Amino acid sequence: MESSKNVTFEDLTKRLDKYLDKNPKLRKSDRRKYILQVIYESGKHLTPDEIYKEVRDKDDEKIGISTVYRTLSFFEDAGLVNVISIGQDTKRYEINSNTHHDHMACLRCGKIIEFRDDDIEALQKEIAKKHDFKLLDHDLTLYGICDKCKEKEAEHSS
Amino acid sequence: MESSKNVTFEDLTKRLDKYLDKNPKLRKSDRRKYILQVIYESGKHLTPDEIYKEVRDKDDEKIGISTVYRTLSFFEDAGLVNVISIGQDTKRYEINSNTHHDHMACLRCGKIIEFRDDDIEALQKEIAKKHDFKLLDHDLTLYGICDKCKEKEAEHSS
DNA sequence: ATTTTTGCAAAAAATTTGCACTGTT
DNA sequence: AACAGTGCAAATTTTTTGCAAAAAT
Repeated sequence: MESSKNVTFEDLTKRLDKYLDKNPKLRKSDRRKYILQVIYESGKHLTPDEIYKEVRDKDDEKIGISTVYRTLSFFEDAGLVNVISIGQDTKRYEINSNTHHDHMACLRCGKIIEFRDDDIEALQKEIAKKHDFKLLDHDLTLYGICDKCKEKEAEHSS
Repeated sequence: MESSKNVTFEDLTKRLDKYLDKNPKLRKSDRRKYILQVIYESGKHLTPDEIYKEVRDKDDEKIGISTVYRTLSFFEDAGLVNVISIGQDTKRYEINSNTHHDHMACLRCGKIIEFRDDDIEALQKEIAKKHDFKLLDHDLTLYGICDKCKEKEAEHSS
C-alpha cells in the first residue's frame, strides 16, 4: 500500500497523449507504451537496465537498451517520469505522479520509502525567495535505517 | 564569501591523520594529499575527471585516473568528502566541512549555491521519527534559476 | 509516402580491476 | 623488508550515436 500508485495507468496514457498532441512530430509507439507500463506496474524505482530486462523478458519483445535510454529521456521531457539518484547507486526512474513526494532510503536493505510534508515544501519556497532564486523543483532524500532493519539490529546486539 | 571554505586545510589534514591513526594499515601518500588539496582549493564541486586533470596539469605530477577514483572512495570512507549528484550530471565531490549544508542548483548557468536552514533540518528529524526511521544523513537540492540568470531573462523579454 | 522510432553494432564515457613497480612504514 | 598505494593498460559498466530497417502518421 505504500507502493505509490497514486495515478492510474489511464491517467498516464492521457498525459502521454496530450504531450504528443502538443508535439505533432512525436509518435506513440509500442515500445513507449511497454516501457511506461513496466515502470508503472513495478511501482518501484528502476534503473535503465532493469527496465530493459523487464521488457525483454516479460513480453517476448525485441528491444534494444538504447531504446530504453531514448525513451526515458523522452518520458522525462514529457514529464511522465522522474530521475532519482540515491546515494552511489545508478540513476533510477519512477513514474511522475504529479503528487510530489520525497524519499527515505534505507542504507541496510535498500528500501525506498516515499513521504511528503507540506511544511518542508513551504520552507523551501521561503529559502528560495530569500536568495532571490526561482524555485522550479527539488529533491530531498533522507538516508538512514528503516524500522525493520533497526529491529533486526537490536535483536543481534542482545 | 559563499565559496564555502568553512574549514581550514589544516583541519582537514588533522582529520585525515586521525583517520589514519585509527586504521593503521592505511598510509598517507602524496597523491592523497594532492587530491585533497585540489578539492579543497577549488572550493567547488568537482567531477573525478576534473580532479584528475587538475592534479595532472597543476603540479607536473604523474597520476592515473584510477588513483583519483580510489582516493575519492577512500576520502568518502574517511568522511573527508561528500558526493553530490545534481540532476543528470555526473557525480561531483566536495569537501565535507562537517558544517552541513544543502544545495541550490541553477538550471541555466549551473552555479551551485550552498545554504543551510535549521528549521528544515528539524522537520526532517520529525518526519524520520514519525516513520520510525533512524535518520543518518540527508540530501536536499533545490533546482531553479538564480538571481543573475533571472535578470538576464527579464532583459531579453523586454 | 514520408518521417519518426527502433534494434543492432559500434563508439564514447565513466568506473573498476590486475599487476608490476614505487613509496611509506 | 613487508606491504599499502600507484600508474598503466585492459576490462567492465553505463550511456550515446550512426544507420538501415520497421512502424506510425
